[in-house]
Amino acid sequence: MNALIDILRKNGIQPTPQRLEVAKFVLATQSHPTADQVLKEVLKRCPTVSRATVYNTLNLLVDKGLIASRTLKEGAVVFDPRTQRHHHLIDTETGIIHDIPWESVDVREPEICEGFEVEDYHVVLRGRKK
Amino acid sequence: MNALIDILRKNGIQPTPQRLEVAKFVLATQSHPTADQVLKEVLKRCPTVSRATVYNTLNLLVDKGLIASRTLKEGAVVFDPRTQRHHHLIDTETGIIHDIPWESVDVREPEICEGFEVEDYHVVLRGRKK
DNA sequence: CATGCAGTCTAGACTAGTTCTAAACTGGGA
DNA sequence: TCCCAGTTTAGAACTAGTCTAGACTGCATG
Ligand SMILES: [Mn+2]
Ligand SMILES: [Mn+2]
Ligand SMILES: [Zn+2]
Ligand SMILES: [Zn+2]
Repeated sequence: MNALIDILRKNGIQPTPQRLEVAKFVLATQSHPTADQVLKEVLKRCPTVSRATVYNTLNLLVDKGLIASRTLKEGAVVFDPRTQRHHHLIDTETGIIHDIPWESVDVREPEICEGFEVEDYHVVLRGRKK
Repeated sequence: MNALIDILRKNGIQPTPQRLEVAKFVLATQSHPTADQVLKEVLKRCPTVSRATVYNTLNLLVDKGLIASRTLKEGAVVFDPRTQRHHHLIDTETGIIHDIPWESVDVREPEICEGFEVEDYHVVLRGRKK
């Protein structure tokens, strides 16, 4: 927990109890939760936290680069503590979003997109459990 | 216009004036419009069309496979008349979504995602005009 | 021509994700 | 103790999208 306080302080985020609960959950999760899922989780330990604070904290963590927000799901942004480059596989049955290591997929020469300078790219896969 | 009527009929869609206006625009567009952008466009030629009809028609066209709906933009689904496989490049300055031909990006061995059978994939690139 | 009917269209209500607002709270300095 | 900047809160507001209930359309039948 003190390590978490240090992380927030180092990134210019004043560590309040509410922010610590949000960060503790979203930085450790293995899934890609929506803001609402983060709220539900944080409410278990901090029953008075407001939706606005959860949104504010998530956006703050995104702005500081501690998490990423991704548009992989229809209807709601999802948050992702893995900010290193990786791909995503969406289970077409459950909707669960899985992380795929960067090296698992080999993308060649994506820079050749006429007239554009490519800054970033990632692969979105769809599939189901074998 | 008669060709359009035939396309709708062949796909089991009764061609009404409202549906024809929606289809005429969305099947011919070079962009990736949101439902609201389609509504604004159709209102120019069919000033009494309702939002419900535009949504219903777009969903009908998606269900019949004539267009695709894509989650590439935060906050709203976009529609795409190009249903063949291709990639997308999002201009980070303007937000405009460009189509990238399938052959322009070479993705190798994406099937190797442990435990999953990959049904489909595409690359999402971000960049800006050179 | 009159009636009926299935399918369609419309306005507006409703839901859900997200942001905004304004007031209350908090916790270190003067 | 008082102040003040920063934070939190409840709820309003906004927006994308769906749903509902009634009106409309146009063909089929008597
Ligand atoms: Mn933001
Ligand atoms: Mn749909
Ligand atoms: Zn991820
Ligand atoms: Zn496209």
